[in-house]
Amino acid sequence: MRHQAIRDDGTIDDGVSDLGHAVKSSVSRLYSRFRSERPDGDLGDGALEVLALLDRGGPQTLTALSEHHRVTPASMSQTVNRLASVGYAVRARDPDDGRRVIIRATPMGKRLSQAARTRRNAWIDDRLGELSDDERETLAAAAVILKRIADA
Amino acid sequence: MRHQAIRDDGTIDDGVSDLGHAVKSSVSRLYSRFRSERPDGDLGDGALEVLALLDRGGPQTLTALSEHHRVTPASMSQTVNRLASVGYAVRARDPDDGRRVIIRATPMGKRLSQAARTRRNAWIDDRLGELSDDERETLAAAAVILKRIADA
DNA sequence: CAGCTTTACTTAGGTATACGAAGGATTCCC
DNA sequence: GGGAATCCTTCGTATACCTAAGTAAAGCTG
Repeated sequence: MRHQAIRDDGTIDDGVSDLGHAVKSSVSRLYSRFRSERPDGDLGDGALEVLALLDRGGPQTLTALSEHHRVTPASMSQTVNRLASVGYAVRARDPDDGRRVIIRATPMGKRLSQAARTRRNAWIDDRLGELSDDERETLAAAAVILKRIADA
Repeated sequence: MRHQAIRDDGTIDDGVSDLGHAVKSSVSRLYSRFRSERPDGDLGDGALEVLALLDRGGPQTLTALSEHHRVTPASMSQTVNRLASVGYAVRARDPDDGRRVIIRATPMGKRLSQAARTRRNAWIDDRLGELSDDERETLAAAAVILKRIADA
């Protein structure tokens, strides 16, 4: 007879394909927590991430942004619309290729992005501060692996 | 002079608050990857998770589902509407307490949930299969910690 | 260089989640 | 019996994604 147990989330742990579920479920859960712990502001998480990328990675085309963010160009166009409508980003046609649009963060957008970063990481920083050194090391190592998987 | 380096994502690694950023960024990134690798179907990830919970955890009240899933009852009601509208779940009043509604997966809903599980985890399972045993152990340990943080 | 194809982006419309506010129904508790 | 609390639903709104269809610029081909 096989060992079985009911997990917290009600699923059956039968020892098979368990790590995949554990990783996916903890990542999804933590992500939704990030969203709900977001300090308020007029921009959502997605828009802020794009703004941060524009601030730190420099002006970029819409396609570059959409690929980095793994969404369709149509979706990114909407996100840029939101940023542009409140003056945090501006569009400009690429002089070398008239089909392209270069998106750039405005000074105001950059200020917001930088101010938001600390606030945005405050929640997770607090949680990490409560862990042991060993646990933090585990997470540091895991973050590297997860990132590699995500970017593969 | 302080050591500085430009990270992959264009941010500056100044050695301060770095783990928070690393964790947040890898989790967000992986989550967006989950989204983009999602096998298509008529139900979203959230609805499928609820269905899985109903299948494996048995019939439950709306409030129980919403708490488990950490959303408001209003949101969960909508998700249940979706499941019910395509015949994967049914509502029934609790005979012991007329305010309560018991939600139950239909046989069709159970079949779908079971069939969907393998597909839903296929992508991450494949990625995990490419790792070393050590790396998998690190992720297993990290998943526990991340889950604890998420549920705190 | 005219015309077709490809690339880059936008717009329109729709889906999937989320939330808060407001309200109906039911039960609980004096 | 009646007010308060609980459970759920609906409504309006917002974010964030999608597909399909369109415009405009650039590249290729004969």
